[in-house]
Amino acid sequence: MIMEMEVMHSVQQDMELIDILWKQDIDLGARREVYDYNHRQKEHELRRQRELEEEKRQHLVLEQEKALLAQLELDEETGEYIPRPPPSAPLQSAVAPLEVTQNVSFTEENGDAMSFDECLQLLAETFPVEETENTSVCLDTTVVSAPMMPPEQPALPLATLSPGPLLPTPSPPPPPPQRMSLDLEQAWMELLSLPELQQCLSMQMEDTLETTTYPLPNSPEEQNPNYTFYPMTDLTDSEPNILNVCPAEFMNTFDVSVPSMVPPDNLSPMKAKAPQLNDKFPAESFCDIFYPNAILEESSGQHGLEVNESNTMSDIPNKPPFTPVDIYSLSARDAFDRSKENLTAELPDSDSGISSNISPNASSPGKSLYGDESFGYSDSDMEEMDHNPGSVESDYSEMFLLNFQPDDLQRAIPLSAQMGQPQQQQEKKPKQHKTDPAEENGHNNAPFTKDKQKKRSEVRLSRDGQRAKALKIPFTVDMIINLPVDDFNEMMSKHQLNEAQLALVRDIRRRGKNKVAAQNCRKRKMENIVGLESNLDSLKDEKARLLEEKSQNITNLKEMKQQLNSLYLEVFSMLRDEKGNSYSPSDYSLQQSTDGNVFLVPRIKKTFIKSEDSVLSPL
DNA sequence: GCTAGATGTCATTCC
DNA sequence: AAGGAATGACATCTA
Repeated sequence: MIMEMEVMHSVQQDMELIDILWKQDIDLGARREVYDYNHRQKEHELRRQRELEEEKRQHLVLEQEKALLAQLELDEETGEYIPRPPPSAPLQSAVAPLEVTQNVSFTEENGDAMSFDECLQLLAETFPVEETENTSVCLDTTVVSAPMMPPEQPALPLATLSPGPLLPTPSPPPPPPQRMSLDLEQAWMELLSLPELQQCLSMQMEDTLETTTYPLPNSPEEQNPNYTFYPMTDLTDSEPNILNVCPAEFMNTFDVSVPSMVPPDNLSPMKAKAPQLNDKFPAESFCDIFYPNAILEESSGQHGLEVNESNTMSDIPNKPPFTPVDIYSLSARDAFDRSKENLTAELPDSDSGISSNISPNASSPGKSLYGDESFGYSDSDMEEMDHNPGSVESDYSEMFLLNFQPDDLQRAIPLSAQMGQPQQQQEKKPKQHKTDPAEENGHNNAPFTKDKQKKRSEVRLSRDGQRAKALKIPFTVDMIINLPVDDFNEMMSKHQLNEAQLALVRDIRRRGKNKVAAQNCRKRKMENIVGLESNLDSLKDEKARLLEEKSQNITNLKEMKQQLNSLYLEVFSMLRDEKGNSYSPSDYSLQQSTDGNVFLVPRIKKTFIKSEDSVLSPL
């Protein structure tokens, strides 16, 4: 009993820690310090501390575990090798033998995966039990399967977040992910698609979100048109949501149930997932949220310590590599938008640059200045706001504002439609695939376009989006910039915009166009430079070739001159006058006329040659 | 703190 | 004439 008391005490501490970290992770999903290396290191240290605590507890319960393990007959029958004797929980005594054996076989490292029929049978047997029995059984299934975990701990989030009767949801023993077959995935999906499960998961998600103090935009009064850029659809009503939610919960359950695949320092389900996921969201790339595949690849390459875990997760059916964080981050973002003024009060735990960025100076003054005084707008005034480029609001709001979709052209019309519900639909798409406008225009091929620079560009693009938001302009920046003139004018004519708004819209369009033009110009300039360099290289080559040719020609010319000279001397030496005497080369020379005749010309009488043709005699 | 490179913006010209 | 492209010049940011 004392031992149990100690365990319970430590578990209580763990509960608090988990709760804190849970909230922290949820918060982190929406904020930049998630990506802070120091922050992650803090989390890592915390996890190590918890790991040490775990080991202590494991020593305490070791003997009891041995006794319980001796009862695992099926385990012995199968003869499957268990690398780490799973420390089981005191609560394990309440577990049905069947469940114990199930989990043992599921947690075996080297054992063969259960067959599909076997799994289905086990699941079929498990579910009636769960429907009829109390919560402890469900928890035990996870507990037994978590040899490296403190028995109660994995169940804590579930127990605290889920109502008792609906708790069966996460309890089915998840098979080891590395060996999970497609059949098992299908079976899981079938199970997860059961109405009871969906209801349970939805409630669980709602509870989870409530614990984060981030309000969901489900209630109509919360759907402020100004902040509908980050749609948070109802978690309980639609199939996609279920798909989003169920895997997340499954991941939680999975983490709890298969600790052999997970480093022991991953305690809380969210704790186990969030750091890894957060690592996949580099601070400069919030848009990467929308590229889960890329994120997965990146993570597998970058986080060596988590490779095993990543691999494990890669086999999870319907893997939602970031679903929990995604949801939380969006909800947090939503709340963030709705509560700029008291944001620091609501998010007091921010421990990195974000806290400075979200200072009242960064958001409130701009908001009050430009949001309430639309007619006081001027571009120079807006510069005040521009000098807060690190503003989180600026960053994120623009990222959603700047997602220009072709559909926007059709939907770009009514103010109410822009400001109200439809914008949720409109802003949904960016989450699925976000494309930089510059990329759409084909500027991603610029030699100087790099990833981080693109993200930096996104940050800067937020200025106009922030301005537009401040002036309550009912168009997205992309629409303002990219719409053809006719459509743009039509769009403008359908809204009664005041002078400041019109000026801002024109400015945004001009700047946007000019920005693209500048990018094109620079790209062209770079291409010109490259082309000129190429030309220069080729010209240098040609010059060298010509010089070589010239030298060759000079050599040939010299050779020919020598030949000609020797020939000349030879011919000259053969000439004789009337007396048979040879001509002196100093007195005569041989010259060739234009008609090809060769004449012997006296050198001193050269001036008379033309006048005294008689002197000349053709050879 | 300085610097180079990237990028945004403005003014101007050209088409 | 208006709109947009092109571009030089300058400002700003970041590594």
